[in-house]
Amino acid sequence: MEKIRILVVDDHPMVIEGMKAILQQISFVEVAGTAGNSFQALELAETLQPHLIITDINLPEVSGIELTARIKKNYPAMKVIGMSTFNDRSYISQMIQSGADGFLVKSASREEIEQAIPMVLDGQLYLSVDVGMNRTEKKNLQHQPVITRREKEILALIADGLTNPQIAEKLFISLNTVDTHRKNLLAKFETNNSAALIKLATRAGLI
Amino acid sequence: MEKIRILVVDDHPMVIEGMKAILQQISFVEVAGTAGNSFQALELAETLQPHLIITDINLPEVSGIELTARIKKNYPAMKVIGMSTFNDRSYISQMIQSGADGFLVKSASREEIEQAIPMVLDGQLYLSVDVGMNRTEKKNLQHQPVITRREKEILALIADGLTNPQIAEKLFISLNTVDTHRKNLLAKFETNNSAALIKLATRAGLI
DNA sequence: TTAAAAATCCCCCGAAAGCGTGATGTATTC
DNA sequence: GAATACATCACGCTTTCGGGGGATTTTTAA
Repeated sequence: MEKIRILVVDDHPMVIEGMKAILQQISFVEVAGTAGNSFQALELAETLQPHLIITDINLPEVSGIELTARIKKNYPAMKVIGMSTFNDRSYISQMIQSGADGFLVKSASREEIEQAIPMVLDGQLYLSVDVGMNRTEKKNLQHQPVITRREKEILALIADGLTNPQIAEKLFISLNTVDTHRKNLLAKFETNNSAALIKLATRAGLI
Repeated sequence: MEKIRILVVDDHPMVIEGMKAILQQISFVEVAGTAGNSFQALELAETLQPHLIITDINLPEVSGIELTARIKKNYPAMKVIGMSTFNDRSYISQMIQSGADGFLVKSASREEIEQAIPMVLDGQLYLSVDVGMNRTEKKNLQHQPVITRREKEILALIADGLTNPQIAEKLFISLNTVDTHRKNLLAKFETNNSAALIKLATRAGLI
């Protein structure tokens, strides 16, 4: 069986080396290449066509979140696992929003990484054990709707207590448009009023 | 000037001893007594009438949160500082809800404790530096409204997306009553719609 | 036992939210 | 050049919310 080809992205050489060392201990994977920034990563993704990309979230200039979004747009089949020193929920949420398939803390063990890779390749969402979420929470993350920029903007204004007319005035758009966006938000979160919407969105780290 | 008399409450003897040792290094305070549980603490609060109580949050049987609430009810002038290993926001919020005047992580230094005591005695809210909140957040905590049990219950249902009629049915009470509670919540949080209410309440750790 | 706090209930009314359905312009991507 | 996703706008209709009152009954604490 073909080995899983992985591209590792991180701006710290030490992390790259560490990850390489760990991956080399896993029989069914192969480090296809490494990159120190998002531009390099995008190039290598093109030329190497790896099965999986493991990338730091905090990259200079173009963040790992942005990188993930671009990767997913260009190569939807390619899997992406985000990595960070902190298990910050909002980071995780943002990664999921961008289409990431998993999240690892940098302190993750070889065993954990070995477990994460097949899961992600299989289409499941992997979250580092350190993240400390129960299954329900993880499921919620998986079913977390992806919202557009405009929707996010309006979501924040709703959370601030603005009414539709007020939002319309503030954004120089029609009341009807605001209403449509609000409706789309309610539909995406499968709720039927703003109170529940704000609760879910807050929990998802979107506010 | 009279020394500040302090009652220390914790179920771990080691913590008691450690806190005592630290407090003894501070010139303007005096350890009036120590307690290993809430019952003992309440008795000593009565007999010793300390100016300040420093209590663990995680006490067996009756928690530090509950203890704080009772102390504040019986002796509103007595100050209470909560203590915990973790700087968990929801714990802090609950302590504030119960009327606590400050919060310390157990890893707090002598300097920090020395700073916290006069502040709290002065009527200010002290939060351990480790809590990592900016001033705005701390202010919000101070102005966090205290809500009743019933209000909290209804708040949760609103956050779940239930409408007033649905809540009324669920709790076997009149629609008007639910409406009144909702209005009181809106008034307490100084908002004018449920979306903002849920945002603030979530941020306050009430949901 | 008595006063205060919490929970309960009631009504009116206008504004906002929520639901359905459809349509157009415009980037961006394939 | 076609398809897709996004943002924009429209309208009618029903329900719910939010603001303004006021009132009574439990519970709880002093």
